Amino acid sequence: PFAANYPMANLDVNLSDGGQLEWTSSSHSMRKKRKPYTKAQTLELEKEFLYNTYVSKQKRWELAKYLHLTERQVKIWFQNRRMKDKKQKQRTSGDPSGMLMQASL
Amino acid sequence: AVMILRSRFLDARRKRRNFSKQATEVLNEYFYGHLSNPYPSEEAKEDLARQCNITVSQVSNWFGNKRIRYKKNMAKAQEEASIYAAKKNAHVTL
DNA sequence: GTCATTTATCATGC
DNA sequence: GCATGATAAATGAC
Repeated sequence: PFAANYPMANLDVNLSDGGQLEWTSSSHSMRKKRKPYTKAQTLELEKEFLYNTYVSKQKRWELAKYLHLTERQVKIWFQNRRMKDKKQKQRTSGDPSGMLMQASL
Repeated sequence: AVMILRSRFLDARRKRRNFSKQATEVLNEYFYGHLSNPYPSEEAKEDLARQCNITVSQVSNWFGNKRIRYKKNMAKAQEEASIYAAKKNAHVTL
């Protein structure tokens, strides 16, 4: 699944002046800037994640209100958190201590 | 619940080590060799990971960082592009 | 919902 | 002091 329909994917090479590169950028203008959450916010989200890796609509609303986040942000946080969990478990399974560092330097 | 607090200490994450020169070479050759579409398939990622002796996640991280930083600083990137382009052409010529 | 990304930020290497 | 690899928000395809 390597798609050519990602924003930065239409990156075109324009060899005019000894390798000038140009952008036929196609889309999005206003993407929300990434803003790190506070420790307090992350802590509460983590606590809730211990109970449920999936959050109900009701709980999502409560968390959003309490943490001054949007419901969308809460939803996405749990999605990303589940992905993080999965990645960590995959890594731990093949390497218990996490000390597999082969030096090929 | 306790482990969250020590997240800034023995956090298992960011223990960064630079890749080997050879690994970076392989990755750059692929990147500039596929500059029109620098999105390696899963198979290609596994292949690169094996060649570079790193994980596929690390390959994904490298390409993610490379793409964004490439377009953020094209001036310098062009030099690199020229280098690897020349390298590629040299191969074909021979 | 998952998941490959983009982007900014973080943490480290040198 | 920036370069570089990894992670944290945010988007979009499917």
